[in-house]
Amino acid sequence: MSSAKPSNTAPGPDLAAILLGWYDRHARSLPWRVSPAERAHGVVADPYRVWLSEIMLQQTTVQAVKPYFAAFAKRWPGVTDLAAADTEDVMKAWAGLGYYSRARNLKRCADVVAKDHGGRFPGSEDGLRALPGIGPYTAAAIAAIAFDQPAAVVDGNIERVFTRLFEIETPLPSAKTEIRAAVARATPDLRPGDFAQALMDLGATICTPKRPACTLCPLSDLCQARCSGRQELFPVKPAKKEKPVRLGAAFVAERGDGAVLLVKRPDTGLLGGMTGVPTTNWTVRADGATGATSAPFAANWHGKGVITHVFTHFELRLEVFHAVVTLAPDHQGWWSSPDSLTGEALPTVMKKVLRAAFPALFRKGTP
DNA sequence: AAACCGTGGTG
DNA sequence: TCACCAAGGTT
Repeated sequence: MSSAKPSNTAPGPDLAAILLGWYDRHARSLPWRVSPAERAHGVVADPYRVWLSEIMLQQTTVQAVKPYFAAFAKRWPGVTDLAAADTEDVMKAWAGLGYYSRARNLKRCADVVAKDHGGRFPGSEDGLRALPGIGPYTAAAIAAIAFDQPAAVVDGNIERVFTRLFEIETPLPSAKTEIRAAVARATPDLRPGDFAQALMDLGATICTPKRPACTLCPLSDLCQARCSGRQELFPVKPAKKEKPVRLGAAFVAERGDGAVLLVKRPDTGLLGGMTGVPTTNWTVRADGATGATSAPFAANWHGKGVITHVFTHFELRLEVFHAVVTLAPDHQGWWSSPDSLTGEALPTVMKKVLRAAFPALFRKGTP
């Protein structure tokens, strides 16, 4: 154990050297990743796969991304394939992964790269940053991982690691500038992509939010918070706001042949561009606007219970109604057969609604 | 610049 | 159970 306190202004080459050594021994194998061993045999990163994975990984766990990445990479192997795809098919393939504006921006980005960049991603951080859906983190990550640029990559993991290393007391998000400067100083010119991925692996597996495994950490001797036993106090974050509850009703209309009436939601806003059943507005108070009387058309509606779904900034309680409709109502939307239902662009909350109406539907395991 | 935007895993 | 939170971006 070193007794000398590491300097805040000079992380030095030590940090990168130690971390890269650890990465060479402990790097996780991931479908979009080129391991140090593979690169030694001449394998290079595919910017398209790096980009696709980074968009999917925004605020999303590796485990959740894996099956979606496999499906996208198989169906659309290159950026020009994705540019040639229909947006509707992309939304259907993205259904269930969340943050659906990512899927629209993914498609828009592929279009721009195909049309304006000859099908090749820009190799600079600034060039990447100008593309739809690519912000500061993703631009730096792609530049470092796919183009070997010494960009300062800062995600939630790296914020946690660095606020602990240097006991940065400034609360997030104000601390971001300070963190970025420290990361820029620590980033090596050699293997910047591995350095970034090593930090993220470290944050995901060892320097975890709760109960970090400091005894296994290759940086423990350099870590100021570890030295003072205060590792779990970083990063400092503001208290979260309480989530309001919104109420509404959803209407599952079933035709005689079992088909279900679906509608497309507006392209912007919550679940933008995704598919669902007709619903009331989702309001904070029950003003009597909910219940079968608020149905989009008259039918023999039967209550099927209430489903709850928690979004990022509110909790939703939807009263589910079901009716068998004999005469096709004059209503926008389309009828989806039971077989085609699983292929629709249905977000999880809508699958919950349909499961409440048809208990056999969307059991665990169905995509 | 603060609010908005999904979902599933975890302790 | 439920509060927290994950490889953030857009407006």
